[in-house]
Amino acid sequence: MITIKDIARVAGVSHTTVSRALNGNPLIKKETRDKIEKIAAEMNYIPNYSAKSLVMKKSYTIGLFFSSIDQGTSASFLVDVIKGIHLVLDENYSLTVHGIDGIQHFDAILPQRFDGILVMSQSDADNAFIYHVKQMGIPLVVLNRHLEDPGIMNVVANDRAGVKEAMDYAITQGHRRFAIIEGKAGFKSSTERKQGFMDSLIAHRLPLVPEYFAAGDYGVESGYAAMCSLLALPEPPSLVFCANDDMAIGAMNACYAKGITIPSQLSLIGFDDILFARYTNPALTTVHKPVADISKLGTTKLIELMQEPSAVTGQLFVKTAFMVRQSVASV
Amino acid sequence: MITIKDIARVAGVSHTTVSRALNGNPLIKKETRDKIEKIAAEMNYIPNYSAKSLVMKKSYTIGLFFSSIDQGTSASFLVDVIKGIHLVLDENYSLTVHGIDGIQHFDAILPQRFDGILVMSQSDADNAFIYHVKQMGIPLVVLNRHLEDPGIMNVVANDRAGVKEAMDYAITQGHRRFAIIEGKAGFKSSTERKQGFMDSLIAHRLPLVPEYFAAGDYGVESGYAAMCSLLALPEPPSLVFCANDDMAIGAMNACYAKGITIPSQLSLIGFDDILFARYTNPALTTVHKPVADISKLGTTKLIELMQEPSAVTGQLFVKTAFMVRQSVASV
DNA sequence: AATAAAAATGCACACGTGAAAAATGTTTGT
DNA sequence: ACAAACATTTTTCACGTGTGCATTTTTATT
Repeated sequence: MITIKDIARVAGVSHTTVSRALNGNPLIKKETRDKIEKIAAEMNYIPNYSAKSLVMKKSYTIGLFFSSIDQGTSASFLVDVIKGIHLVLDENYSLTVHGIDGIQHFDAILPQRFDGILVMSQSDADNAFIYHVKQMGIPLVVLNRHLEDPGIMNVVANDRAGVKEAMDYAITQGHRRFAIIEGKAGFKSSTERKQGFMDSLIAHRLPLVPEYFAAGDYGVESGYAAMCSLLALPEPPSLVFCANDDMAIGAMNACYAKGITIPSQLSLIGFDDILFARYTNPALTTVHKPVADISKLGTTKLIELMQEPSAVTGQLFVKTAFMVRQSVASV
Repeated sequence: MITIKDIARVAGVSHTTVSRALNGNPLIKKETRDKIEKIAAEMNYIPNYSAKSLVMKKSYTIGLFFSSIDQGTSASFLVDVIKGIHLVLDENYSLTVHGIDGIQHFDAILPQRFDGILVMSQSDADNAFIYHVKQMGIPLVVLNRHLEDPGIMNVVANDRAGVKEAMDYAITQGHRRFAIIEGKAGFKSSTERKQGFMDSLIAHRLPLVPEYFAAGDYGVESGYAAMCSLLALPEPPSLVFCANDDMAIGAMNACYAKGITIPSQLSLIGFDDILFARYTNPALTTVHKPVADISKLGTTKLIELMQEPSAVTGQLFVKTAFMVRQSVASV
């Protein structure tokens, strides 16, 4: 492996000069710099990041930590997240990936090890981890899950506006009786999506019918159960908004079991736009959660925080996209 | 941050002794070692891996590279892969994750940067990368895709046996007219799965009907198209094996469109057991690809290769699991 | 008790890099 | 012509760790 000292010998200068030339230090004369850069390229020089890390007290590593409650939604998004990050991340940083639940002791989460940390969070069980990171003073961005703390940089989708957009569309399609299968109680995202649902109804002066609010927990089974109870009502809704696609799939199965045809007898809207939303029968109309955008913006912000630790933090919202497919009929 | 020199000062020994004690060097007297270990624990010492890397010429990093043709299957498996790896991987190694297609130039793929590399391969387009890694002399294990080269450690599922098991089951359920929708031409996995299909038919002395071999390319659309052509036959099959779940989903949609009910009018078997196989309508009977097991075994082998670069390489097969759900009827 | 052998520890250096301080060369001002 | 200011480069050291070899301490043998 060749080092700056090797280059120095060939160029007839000291290794310090080489170091400066290669790092864009203005102290070096232009022609010297050019000569050194040429030699470095010819000799195929690649810096030793261990040595760099040691002296610069930087790790050139950023960590991505994801929570995976069960095999839940975050799983299928992970590839998009990683791709999004790599699009933005400087070439000479490397990205290490960990499951939060796989961490034995937080002791190894040190500023020395990570120049920055991204948390792709699903659950408030991640808070212990998040506050450990914050307390260690490691630049931190939390993705995907809405946090209350204004001291932590937080990038999330604008769920509320996204749901409202979808509902507004449903109303233009002639629907009037709307039900919702809600997300897990206590999750910020559940509240936000429910709010978007209500925003639209209220804006259109439609009634909020208590029987049309069904509980769910983001699991497929809960969508199935909730749909069964909705269908058992004397006057069932004409459209059901499910707070995520998993529950929408459960709800679809319930309809299938009861002999209800979608969308002719009942319309359905989901949230997330998971990979298989387009392959359900019929294809699911849903609100796309912009995972790649969230990751890119989050990474950008993380880089800012790394350069300027006192940069302002707070919530940042990314727009959702409404995906019209086949599960909503016009009536 | 505290260093071995700090510990040395407190313990009243040289930093050399501390280094040896903490690394299990037998030159150190037991009581000295105990004392040093105690002090190190009390002072909350954590080794500086940059310095370690520099002097040991190791990176303490292993790289996971995955190919993602489109948003394909590998995507949803990634979490399982990462978890599988972490189960086996030593705590003081970190795992960096990259998309192969995101690599600009192979120059940065150096022994200096990676102590070992795992490739989660989907396509033979990865070969250029794989051979670069091999040529650099970096310990390497290729997962998921069957390679011919005996010089490369390769861990894959035993697709052929897995498909045969599924087909044997279908035969016990009374089926006699079997069709297959094949995988992408030229892929080793396509051939293997087709072989398993034929193995079973031949073992049971059932005829191989040329019209029942339909071409596919692992994409959802190709499953749809293939199923349409099968349904158009004068005597359609009673069961269709799809070389992966994506195509099975496409095939299901085709049946739905033609008014064919699964499984009463036609049975279906898939391969992979993707996350949503259990949420199709009806739930898809399929062959589970043991991604976590492949990852664990692959990582174990990689560690062996890292310790003993001359260790024997070759193919290693992991057993699949047959998942009986609702898409196969007994006739 | 003397001496050899063995066990335990310390010294000095190396790894590749970057930075402060020092040295050298170059230009400008009077 | 000489000093002062400036531009460029080199010298020296530091970062935290591991290792060959020298040195000291302990143990065993006579």
